Amino acid sequence: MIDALINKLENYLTLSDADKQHLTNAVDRVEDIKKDQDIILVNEKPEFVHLIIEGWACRYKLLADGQRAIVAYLIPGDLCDIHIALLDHMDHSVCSLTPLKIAYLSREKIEEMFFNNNTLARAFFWSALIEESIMREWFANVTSRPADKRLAHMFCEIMMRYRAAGLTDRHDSIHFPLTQNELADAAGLSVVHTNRVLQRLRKEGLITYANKHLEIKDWDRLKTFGDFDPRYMHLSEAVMQ
Amino acid sequence: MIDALINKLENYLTLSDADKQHLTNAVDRVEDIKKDQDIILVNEKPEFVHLIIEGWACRYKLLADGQRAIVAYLIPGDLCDIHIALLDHMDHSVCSLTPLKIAYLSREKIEEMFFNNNTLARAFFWSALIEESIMREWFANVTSRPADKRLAHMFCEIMMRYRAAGLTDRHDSIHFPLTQNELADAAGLSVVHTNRVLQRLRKEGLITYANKHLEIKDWDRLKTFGDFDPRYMHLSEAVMQ
DNA sequence: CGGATTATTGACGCTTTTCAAATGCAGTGG
DNA sequence: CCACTGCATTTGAAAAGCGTCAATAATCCG
Repeated sequence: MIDALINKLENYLTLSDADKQHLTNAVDRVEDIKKDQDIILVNEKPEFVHLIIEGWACRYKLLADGQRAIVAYLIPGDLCDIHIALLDHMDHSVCSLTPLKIAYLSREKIEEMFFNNNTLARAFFWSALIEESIMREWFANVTSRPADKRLAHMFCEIMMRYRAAGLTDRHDSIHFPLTQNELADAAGLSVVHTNRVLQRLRKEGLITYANKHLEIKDWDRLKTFGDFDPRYMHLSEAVMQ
Repeated sequence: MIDALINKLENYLTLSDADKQHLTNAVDRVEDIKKDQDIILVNEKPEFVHLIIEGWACRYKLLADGQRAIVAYLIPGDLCDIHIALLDHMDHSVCSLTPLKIAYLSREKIEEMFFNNNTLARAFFWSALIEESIMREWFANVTSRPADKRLAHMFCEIMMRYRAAGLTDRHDSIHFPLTQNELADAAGLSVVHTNRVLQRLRKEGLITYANKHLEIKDWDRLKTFGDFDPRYMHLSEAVMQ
């Protein structure tokens, strides 16, 4: 059930059966969440740590003028809010982008693992550092690359993260349930422009993207075009090729 | 010597004298670095963890087209690369923006503290989470706000970070050694436009900024204008007001 | 089938970039 | 002290990229 999380962490280190059992034991329950529901709201301190088992979610911030900035996508294996093991409030919200299966992890058990199990402490810290690294790359991506390369880069990243979590073993075709609007809010673009750029990427033969399905027609060209170097994700060689 | 780091961490928790001593003992040596020198290069795994004692540095990424994206500013009290306690290579570089005093912390001692001292483990993790939170805010800032508000927001943040590290007790005037070019590379703007926007902010009576010195003429107005809400930095009430 | 999202298109305007040149300023050496 | 040099700031003009508005087509879902 928490396979995706384990797969992701094992990009970095090997977990013993006991470690995996500890993680599994931290699961209090699993719940189904509908699409477009807030799982965690900014300024809250949730009781449980949420782990995505199935579906997509996003971290987002609401700005003064009411617009939504999506600052991260969350896919199976991603923890929504380990932050609150230490911080006393969330600095952003998390919302489902599809129907979700979510595991509720006991905060106390997470803390206990963090302080009493060096391997898992490493794993949690690693996971936070990776998220930070991804944020840096997203930042560089939006500040420095034009819209077409920017989207290309985002597609490449998602593909790698799918592989890292063991959700696909290919790098050319995945379930991709985002609307163009949700893509635009993360890329810092308007929907209209996002739409036009997507059409260009399609016409160039780089991708197809329809019916909640993304297909990368030419991985190498897309990678080069989007200036994508997966090393910032610190994954295992096997995943990165 | 490591006061700024301690001040920063004590926004979050109280360190015992023993904790402070441990941190101090981790310092192998302090070195002077010239301006515009790379302290850590991407893909390296530095031997020591670097702590800024004096001066400014920046995290940056070099992109395919040769342009530099500054993804973070580092000021006294900031650790440049705890990452490498866990990760096997840097995903970005760090460069001095002014002459620097840098403390070299032993990686082994940091790791030992992380695994054997719950308070310091918390503190390091907290520090990483804050950096991540700041990255999220930077991301939302550049994707969602126009150039003038974007710069206003950045000024507000730096002011708060100065206060958090005990480098000033005011919120209206600091040493600010960045060139407009270095500001532009972080804001995702061209120098030309940065310059024009700065002139507008000056004309509006919000700031003055010359001779490596930033003065905020009207903190409340600047805050409102830049849509700045310091809660994402998770600092103590005293610092945030 | 009907209502509601989502995707697409066109026209227009504004923010920001780029290019190119000018001005100002600090440090250096004679 | 002044001329020279190199860097940082400022200015102008034109073009590009992207956003906004508004309307239409396509698709989804009950």
